[in-house]
Amino acid sequence: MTTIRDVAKLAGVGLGTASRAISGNGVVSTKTLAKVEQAVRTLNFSPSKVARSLSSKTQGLVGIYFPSFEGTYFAPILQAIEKELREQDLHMVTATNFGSGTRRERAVQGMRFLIERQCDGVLVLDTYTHDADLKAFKKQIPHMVVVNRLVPGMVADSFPIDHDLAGRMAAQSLIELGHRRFAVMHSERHSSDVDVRIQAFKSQLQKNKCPKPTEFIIDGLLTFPNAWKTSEQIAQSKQINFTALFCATDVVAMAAMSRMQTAGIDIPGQVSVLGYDNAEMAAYTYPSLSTVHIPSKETAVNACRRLLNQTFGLQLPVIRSFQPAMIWRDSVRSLVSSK
Amino acid sequence: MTTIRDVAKLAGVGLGTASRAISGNGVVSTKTLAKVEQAVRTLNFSPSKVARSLSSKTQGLVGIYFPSFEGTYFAPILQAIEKELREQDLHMVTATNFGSGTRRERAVQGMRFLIERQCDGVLVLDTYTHDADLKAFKKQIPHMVVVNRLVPGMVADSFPIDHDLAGRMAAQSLIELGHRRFAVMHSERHSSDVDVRIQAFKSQLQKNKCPKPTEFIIDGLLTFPNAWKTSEQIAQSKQINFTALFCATDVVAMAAMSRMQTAGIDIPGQVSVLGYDNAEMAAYTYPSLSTVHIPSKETAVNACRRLLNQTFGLQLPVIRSFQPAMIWRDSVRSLVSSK
DNA sequence: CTGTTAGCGCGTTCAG
DNA sequence: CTGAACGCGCTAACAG
Repeated sequence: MTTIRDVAKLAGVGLGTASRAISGNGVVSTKTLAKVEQAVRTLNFSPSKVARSLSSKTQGLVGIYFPSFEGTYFAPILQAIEKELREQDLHMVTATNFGSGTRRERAVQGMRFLIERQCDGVLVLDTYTHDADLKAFKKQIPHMVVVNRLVPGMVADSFPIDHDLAGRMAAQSLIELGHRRFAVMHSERHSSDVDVRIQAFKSQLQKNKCPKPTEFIIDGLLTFPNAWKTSEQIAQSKQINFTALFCATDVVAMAAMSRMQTAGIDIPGQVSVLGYDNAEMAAYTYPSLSTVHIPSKETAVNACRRLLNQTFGLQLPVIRSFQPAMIWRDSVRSLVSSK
Repeated sequence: MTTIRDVAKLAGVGLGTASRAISGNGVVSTKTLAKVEQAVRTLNFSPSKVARSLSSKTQGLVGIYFPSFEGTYFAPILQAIEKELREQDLHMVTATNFGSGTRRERAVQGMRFLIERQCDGVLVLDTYTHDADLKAFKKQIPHMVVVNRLVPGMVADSFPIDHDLAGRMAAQSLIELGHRRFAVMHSERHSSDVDVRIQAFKSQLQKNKCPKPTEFIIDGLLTFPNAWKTSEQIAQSKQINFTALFCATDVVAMAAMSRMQTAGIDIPGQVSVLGYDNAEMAAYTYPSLSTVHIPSKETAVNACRRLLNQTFGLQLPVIRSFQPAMIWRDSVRSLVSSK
């Protein structure tokens, strides 16, 4: 191992000078700077991040908690965050939701793992932990921001997503296309943001005096297999008394489409299907999936920027408000004659 | 910040004793151990990972290089690795392929990022870097293993996947179902493992005296949009002179199916489609996608175990050989009457 | 502008 | 079995 001491010796300067020259903190004359740089190059010196961390009390490390790498939801977000961090020469440590106990307990374990790693800041993408958990963590971590929820007492560090608006938009748009009889597929055991969008959807229906939607409730998480299984109910039903099915996520929508089509149900001929999230893949199903675009990536990236600003004193611009948007593709048909 | 010094003081023991009690290295009498533990608890003490790293020369950090979080390929692998590491109380730092320059250059940048972080070990999932690059890195990193390629001079640390076998299996299986006229869709600019499977597929065709397959070549990476675009060639062709299309990945297969179906082509009635990888989603397209299962996750996990054994002196079992397997679903039809 | 000194918090010698 | 001293590699504060 070659240390900064070696560099100083070779360059014929003091240790402090070498340190200043290399770290860039403090002033050094152009001449000595050149000497040090020369020595660094010949020794192929690279300063120890660990020693630097110990002394400077900062690791350049941000922790990210999220449920899972799998599925279509978190990957794009992680990719964007990774890029954001690399640009600042920072890195991240991840923790996902596994282990033993309830989902909340596992989330808490994940957070603890991050805390033990002594991250400079933590970004939380989670709906399982309770507000109280988060507030408790807040005390143990220098900085923390939360995506996709609004934590009381942490509003400046919260980056919620407006699922209420998105859910209402979904219903309203479908109604404007002439649909009146609906079904929804979701889970009451996935997460609260799912409940919000579904409630919003239903209340918008009610506001328009539509009959109550048929509900297909998935028992557990919104995974492909679970959604597939629940879709059997549609596939096997004698007759379908709705023209549009609103699914809590694109994953659910894809599984439902696949299952219904396997049973010979025509989409969108017999049933229009609307997804939610706008996963990349949704454009490449057959028929291509109409969906509600949720600005998850933008929200997460800006939360990340806020975190970096707080934690490392940066001045990155942060935007807090993004709108959902309807994405029309082929899985939804219009029941009104085009004008 | 509460240090081990505080613990020692509170417990009324020497600093060294406290250290031994807490780290578990060295012997301490049961009595003093209890005293120290008590102090740790009341102070809610947690030793500084950084200081520990500086002194012990090990961070408990493994670096993972892979092209991207996105797509269907790496997420399950990462999830499995994350689990593996958490079980050993280790964590990971990731680097993906972005930045400027060629893909190889960006990969090198990613690897450098990992090296600068002074990981104890690095796991490489990459086909862009050259063997020489990897060998150069090897000298700068304590330990390194490579997945999905066989690097000369690093065979013990290489965990290749047998794409040749998988490609031949794919062809042979399709032939046994009565197919004789084929098409393949792939890219010559994606990565070498893609070339291998396609070559193997074609050579197996030749071995069976099948006519040369029609080739649809994607210009660039094997992404949904690129595959979709290339599939236009099939969608717009007057007549289709093949009964089965072999796609280099499931992503390609999904996009191709979607595009062809949009053009009114019946799958598998007119064209059978075979994917490659066995992504989770492949079971939830319509029709569900037949594919070649590639044991990527198992291979990566075992490479990871090898790395942990080497780096941290563990004794995890590591298996080196996994077989690909055909997964039959609904996108391929048999042309032979069932016996 | 530069060199020297003193920590950062922990592990690991050594005597005792 | 225990306690005091030293060192990991670097940054920061202080004189010069």
